[in-house]
Amino acid sequence: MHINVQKLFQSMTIPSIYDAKNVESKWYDYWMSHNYFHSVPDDREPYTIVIPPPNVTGVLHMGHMLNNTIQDVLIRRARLKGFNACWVPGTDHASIATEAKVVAKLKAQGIDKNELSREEFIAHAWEWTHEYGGVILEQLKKLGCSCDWDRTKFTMDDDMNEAVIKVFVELFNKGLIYRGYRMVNWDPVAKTTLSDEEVVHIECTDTLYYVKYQIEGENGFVTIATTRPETILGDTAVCINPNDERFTYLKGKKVIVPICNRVVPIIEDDYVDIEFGTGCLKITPAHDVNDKQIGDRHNLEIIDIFNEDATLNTYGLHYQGKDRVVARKDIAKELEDLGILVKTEEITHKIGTSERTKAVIEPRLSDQWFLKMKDLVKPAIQSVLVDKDIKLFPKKFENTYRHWMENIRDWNISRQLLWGQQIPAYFYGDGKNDFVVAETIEEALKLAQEKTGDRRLKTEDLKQESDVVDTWFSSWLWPMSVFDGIRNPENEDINYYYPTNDLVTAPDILFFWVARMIIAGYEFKGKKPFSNVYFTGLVRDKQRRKMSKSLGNSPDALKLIEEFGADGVRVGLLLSSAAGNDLMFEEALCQQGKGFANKVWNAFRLIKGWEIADIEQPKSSQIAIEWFESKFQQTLLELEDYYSKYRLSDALMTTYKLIWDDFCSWLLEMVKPAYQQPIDRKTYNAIVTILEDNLKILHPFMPFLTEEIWQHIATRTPQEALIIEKWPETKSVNKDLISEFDFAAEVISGIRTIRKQKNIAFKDAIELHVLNNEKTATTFDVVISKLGNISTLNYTNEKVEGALTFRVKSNEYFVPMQGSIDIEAEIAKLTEELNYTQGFLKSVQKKLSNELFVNNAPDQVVASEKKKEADALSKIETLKASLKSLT
RNA sequence: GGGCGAUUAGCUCAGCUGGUUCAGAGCAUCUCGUUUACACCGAGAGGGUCAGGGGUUCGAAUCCCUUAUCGCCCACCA
Repeated sequence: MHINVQKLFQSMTIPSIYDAKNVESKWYDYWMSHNYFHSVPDDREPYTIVIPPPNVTGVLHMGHMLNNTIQDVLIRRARLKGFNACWVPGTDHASIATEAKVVAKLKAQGIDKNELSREEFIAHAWEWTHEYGGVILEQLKKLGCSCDWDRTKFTMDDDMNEAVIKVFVELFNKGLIYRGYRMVNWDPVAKTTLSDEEVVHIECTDTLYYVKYQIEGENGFVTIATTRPETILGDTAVCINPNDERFTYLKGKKVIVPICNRVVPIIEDDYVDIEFGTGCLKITPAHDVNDKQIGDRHNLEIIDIFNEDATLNTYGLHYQGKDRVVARKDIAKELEDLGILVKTEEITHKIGTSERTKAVIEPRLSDQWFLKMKDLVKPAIQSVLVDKDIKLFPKKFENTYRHWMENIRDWNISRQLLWGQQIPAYFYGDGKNDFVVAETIEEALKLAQEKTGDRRLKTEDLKQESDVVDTWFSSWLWPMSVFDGIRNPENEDINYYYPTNDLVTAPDILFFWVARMIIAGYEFKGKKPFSNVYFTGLVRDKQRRKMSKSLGNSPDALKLIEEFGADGVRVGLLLSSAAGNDLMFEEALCQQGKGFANKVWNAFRLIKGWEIADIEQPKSSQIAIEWFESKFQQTLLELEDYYSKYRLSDALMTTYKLIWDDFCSWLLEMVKPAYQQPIDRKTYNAIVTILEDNLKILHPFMPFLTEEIWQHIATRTPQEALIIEKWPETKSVNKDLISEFDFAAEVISGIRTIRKQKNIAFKDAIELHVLNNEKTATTFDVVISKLGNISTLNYTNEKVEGALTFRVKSNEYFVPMQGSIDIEAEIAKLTEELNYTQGFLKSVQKKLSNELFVNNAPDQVVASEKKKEADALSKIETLKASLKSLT
């Protein structure tokens, strides 16, 4: 009675349903208040991760959840393994994205960006950043991320800006940054240039217009094909292939460009594809990269017909002010009216669009700042592809990396935006080269005075370049700049934490970010920025669609945490993500994670509910614990292997099975005392230790649940919190014990099957007789007796009549039954097994009688085949004998 | 147009340099179960010519060729 009251009491205080919600905020606060996430250099070996900084304007989506769960798993495990773990969080100013949002917000307030001064706009942008900037980081806390929040950085912090400027000046002085008039990618929506990487080519169908151009001084025409009739107004030549015999007669002639009636030459260039279109190409050097190249070769005039928002300028004549797309249709109409539109065709081709604004990119000539990449790239190629100093996971990305690196072009780093680091170039005159580059305006003045020899120049005479640098020109310094390693190259932090260990990111920013960080690391620090890069997959929905805001198929991250607990969501995400593969996200997996949390919780409740007594330890408990300890050690080795390959999904599944199957289903059942009986102290202590070890290896995946149970097990001081515990020690594995257990488990399973078939309740004990052909170890007999509820376990030399039988390997087991044994069924069962074994034997013997096999196969393989043969032979004998006894 | 990768149970995926991990795991399905932690549970079961075809080999999910389908990356063909 006393025990019952106690149990009732306990079941009231420790509910059978694990309550994630209250537990999670409690422990996060606890961890924060005890500064466990904070790292300072010390004697330990560091383990460092820098977060891929999410956009300040962003909110947590499934990609972030996956990414940051993985980082947290790695960092928590490193912490348990005794490393000085440091995970640096932060956000990216994301110039285009943020500027677009600020512009939109201002517009909604009736404010036009162009009416604002630079300073005013930037003040608005900061206001925005402060209002929304912290959101995503707060969300990461809900996920359980153990970032060193004291180190939180933003790519536009003062020190980060200074690093960017310093690096810019340095590269300029080395001659690696230059200003050039080039054909660049123009985003007419964001009204800025973009790097080649920011242009996404998408396939679309367009109309190909065939247009006749009159030959000057003749009645004849040449027909060209174009998808962009509006650019006719910028045509400065028509081009043919010199080897195209159809057009020999055109050589040296001129044509009249329709609508604007400009007379332009017919030129010859090998570039023209004789097969495509009409074989005649109109040349618009201002609006096409190829045309520009051809134009350069032939000294053609360049006529830019667009304004910066891709509406037509004065060259557009009566189309001036119209958008290029509108003008295209209108011009096509005019050409048709003029009777010179021969025909139109549908074609599918790829067009460049802006990664951010989705606008169709306009090739445009302008003065921009470029970074020479050819030489910078060399150490980055060597390191990843030759020395393997940095490893990419999965390895297949090495190919992609190689291709990009080897075909690298100069990086357009200037953006016509306000939100970002303003380029430190100062113009003192109107000439193209009338500028100097310096970290401060004072230095710039000095340089300008030296350059011009004009001592009267004042700072007011200097005008700073209005462009800012590409966002990625700040993030490529991230692993260094977060430790102030650019401004103070020898400070304690950078020397201790750099190079960082692992980088976890998505493959779509391999070029934008990862490759460039590697380049920067070698250029500015002479060292790699990290040792391993783990590329996660994309999070997709069940229909394999990429999860995105626009599709509305991305679940609300915080709602998921609310519903399944952060631990549940973490498990759900990791269960579905094999390293590097895309993952199909399903809520059901979070449910599985939540269920697992509850399972572990209840295992803890069971143990906590036991009454301890100073009684003798049962043999079965002793052996069960020995077995589990070996099993645990084996698992520890597997985990080590999986972690080293970033196979976190496998690491989690291995842990999951160890805890659910081996710990809960087997070990706890094996040591569980009889109803209302106490447990012996020795077993209890061992089980608690085992539970603690399980919590340690589970902690990286489910930090909240494990800390909660850990703190329930005993009263712990802050120095004893699970988060900073020691990873279990590695000891030797007793493989024999594990295989003996596996055998015993099969026996138990056989007993359960018979019980089930014959409807024998577990509480009714049965006898088990063993015909021990296998000469198996009897270590686990006590366990078999307990889990099978066996009254007598008896070894025998002969078959037992009137019993149900089963076999494990060549051992025969008999469960005597009063009452009817279905002889027919037994015979059928035995016959089937006999047939199968005979067939198996035949195939083995066939192999062994093949001389080529015996001669060529390794001895080990032949020996194993012979063993199979012997086993099969003996099994057939026992089966035959059994059959005989029945008939 | 170039390159890379994939195709294994209903679903998501493991399966290293060919043979004792060789056809596996989790989920889902089905059957049975009110045993004193947990029904967010337990015990069991079914389910695959390893995409198709060819080759190498004593032996192929694994290596080679080929076809098909699907992804991804890169590229200036109007």
